[in-house]
Amino acid sequence: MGRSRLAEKVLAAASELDYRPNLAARHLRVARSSTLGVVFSRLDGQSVSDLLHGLDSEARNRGYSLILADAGGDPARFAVLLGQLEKQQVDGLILYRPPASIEAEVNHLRVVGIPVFAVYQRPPNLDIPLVTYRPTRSIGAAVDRLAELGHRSIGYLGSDSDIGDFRTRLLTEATAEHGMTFSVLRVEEYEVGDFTAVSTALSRFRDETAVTALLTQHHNIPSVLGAVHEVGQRIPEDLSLISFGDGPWLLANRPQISAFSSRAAINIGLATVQRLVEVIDGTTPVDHTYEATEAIWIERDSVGPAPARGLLRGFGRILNR
Amino acid sequence: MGRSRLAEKVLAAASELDYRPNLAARHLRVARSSTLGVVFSRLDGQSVSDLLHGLDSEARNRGYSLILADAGGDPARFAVLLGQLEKQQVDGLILYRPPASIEAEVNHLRVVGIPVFAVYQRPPNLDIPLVTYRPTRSIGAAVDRLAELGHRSIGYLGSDSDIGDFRTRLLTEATAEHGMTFSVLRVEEYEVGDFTAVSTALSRFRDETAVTALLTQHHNIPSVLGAVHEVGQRIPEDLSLISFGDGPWLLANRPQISAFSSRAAINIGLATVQRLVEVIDGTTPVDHTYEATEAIWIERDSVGPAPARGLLRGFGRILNR
DNA sequence: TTGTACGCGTTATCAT
DNA sequence: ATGATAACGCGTACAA
Repeated sequence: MGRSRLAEKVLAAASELDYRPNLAARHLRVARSSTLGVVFSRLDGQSVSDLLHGLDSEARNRGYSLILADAGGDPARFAVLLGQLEKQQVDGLILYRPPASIEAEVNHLRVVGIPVFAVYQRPPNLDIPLVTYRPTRSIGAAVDRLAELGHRSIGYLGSDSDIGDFRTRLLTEATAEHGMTFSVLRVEEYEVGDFTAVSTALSRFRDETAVTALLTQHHNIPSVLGAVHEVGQRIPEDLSLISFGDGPWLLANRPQISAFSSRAAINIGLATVQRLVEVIDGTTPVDHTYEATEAIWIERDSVGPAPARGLLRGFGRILNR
Repeated sequence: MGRSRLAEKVLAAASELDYRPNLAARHLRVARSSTLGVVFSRLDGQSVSDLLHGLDSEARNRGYSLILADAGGDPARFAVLLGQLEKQQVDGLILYRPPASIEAEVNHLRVVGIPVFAVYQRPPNLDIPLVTYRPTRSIGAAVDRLAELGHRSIGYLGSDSDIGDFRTRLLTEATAEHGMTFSVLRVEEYEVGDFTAVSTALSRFRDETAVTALLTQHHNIPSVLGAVHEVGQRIPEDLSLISFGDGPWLLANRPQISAFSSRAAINIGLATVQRLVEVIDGTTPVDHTYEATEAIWIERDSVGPAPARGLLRGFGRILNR
C-alpha cells in the first residue's frame, strides 16, 4: 500500500499535532454510532465469558464496540434496557436469553429500524434472527450412547427461556427414534447458588417418570450437583448428567461432567457480530436462523450405565422440610 | 417536583412528535461521552459476571454506560485496547487485573486526563487508584483457623498480576504472627482448562517447603482441583484449599470449597463506578486505594487438619512426563 | 420570560 | 486535485 507523497505529509502533521479524530462529531455526521448493544437476561458465569469474548473480538475487528447491559434476572428490566439502548443509538442489538415478555419493545425496534439478533435461544413469540449452534449430530450421538447404556427415560431441566427451543425439539426427535421417554422439567428462575429450586424441580420427576439421565444448561450444573449431593445420591451411579456448554469446572469435578462443547460460544459470538454487521450495512438480507457451528459431544465420567431404578429416592425429603 | 405549565406543553409536544434526543450531538456539544470503558485481561467465569453486574447497574443509575473490552489473556492486546478506548473518548476507565506492562499507556492516559481505576488488583508499578475489598479480618480469621488445625506452612498460588498485592502482604503478616511459613508460588498465565501449568507450579512446592494449605483466586480453583486429582491426592486430607471469591461451583464440589466471599464483587463494581464518576465530575480528589467492603471468611469442608507430611507425593510424576 | 444565533468537529458536496 | 462551505442536533450565551 504505497502512500502518496501528500498522504505522507498529512500523516506527519497529524502525529506532530497529535491529532485525535473526535468520535462524537463523526457519529453526529454519519448518523451511526459504531456501537452494538448486548443485553443479558442474567450474567451467569462461564458461558457469558466465552460469548462475550467472541462478540468483543469480532466487533472490534469490524470497528464496532460493545455496550453492555445486564437485566440481572429481571424480565421487566430487560425491556427497560432495550429502551435505554435505543436512546443510546446503538446500531444493532444482541440479546442473550431474551424473555418472551419483550415482544412489544422488539416490535418497536423493528419499526425504528434497529436490527435485533438473539443468541443461543429465542422465545417462540419473538420473530427475530437467531444465531446458535447446530447440535443435531452431537445430540444424536449423545442419545445413541445413552440408549446403548440402557437408559430408557431421559430428562431436560430448564427455565422458561430454555424450553421450547431447538434443544427440546432435537431431544424429542432423537429419543423417539430409540423409543425412549423424554421429559422436560421446568424450573423457575432461581437465585444463583440456591439449590432448593432445582431440588424441588428434580423431586417432581418422582411423580412423573423415573429419569436416569439428565441434560441441562451449563449454569444449572452446580445446582443439580448440589441437589443430587444433598439427597446422598451419586453421579453417574444414580443419575447420568450432561451439560450444554463446557468449562473448566466440569473437568475439575469428580466425576468429570459430560458436555456439549461450548467452544461454540466463541464462534457464536463471532458469527453473531458478523451477521449483524452485514445486516446493518445492508449487504445481506436477514435470515431467520443462522447456525454458527456444530457442537461437539464430549463423553466424560458423569455418563454411565442406567441404574435399575430411576431418580426417586431422597428427593421427597427435600420437599417436606 | 411540580412541572411548570410550559414544561407540560413541551413534554406533550415531545411525545407527540416522538422526539428522540440525539446522543451524538449532545456528546459533541458537551465533550463528554457518558461512557465508561471496562477492560478485562481475561474474561474468566464467575468473578467477571458478578463484577460486571455491579458495574453495569451502578453505571446505568448514574447515566453512564459500559463499553466492554477483553484482552483475552494477552497483555499486549490490553495495551492496544486502552488506546482504542481512549480514541472512543470514554470518560473513564476501569481495569480488571491489568498487566504490569501497560505502564506507558496508563501514564499517557493520565496526561490526557482520563481517570483510570483498577479493581481487585493493581500491579505495584501502576500508580492508579484501586477499588477492592478489605480482607484484613477475614484473612486473619482464616489463618487463625489454619493454625488451630495444625498447619505450619501455607502457600498462595497466583500469576504475575496477583502477586505483590494486598493478599500476599496480609498473608505474610498474618502467618508471621503464628510463626508459620508462607510461600508465594507464581504460575504463568495459562490457558483456561489446562491443568499442567498449575500442576507444574504446585510440584515446585516440593523443592521449597511442604505446604499443607493453599489459597488462590477463584478462577484458579478448577485447575488446582484438576492437578490435585491428577496425582491422586485428596482435599482436605492432603491439602486444605481456600478460594478468593465465592461462587456456586464451590458449593457443588465435594468437598465444598472454603472461600472469602465475593458477594463483594457486586459491591466492588458499585463502589468503583461511584468513585470513578465522582472523579470525572471533579467533586472528589483521587485517593490511592478505596476499600469497598470487608470480605467474609466462609469455612467449608475443603479445610481440614494438617496432614503429617506436606504436599509432596505425586507431583514429580507430572513434571517428568 | 422567550427567542435567536453560534459553535462543537466531522464529512460530503460543490465550485474552482 | 484542491479548497471552501454547509449541515448534522444540541447546548449555551446573549439579546430582546
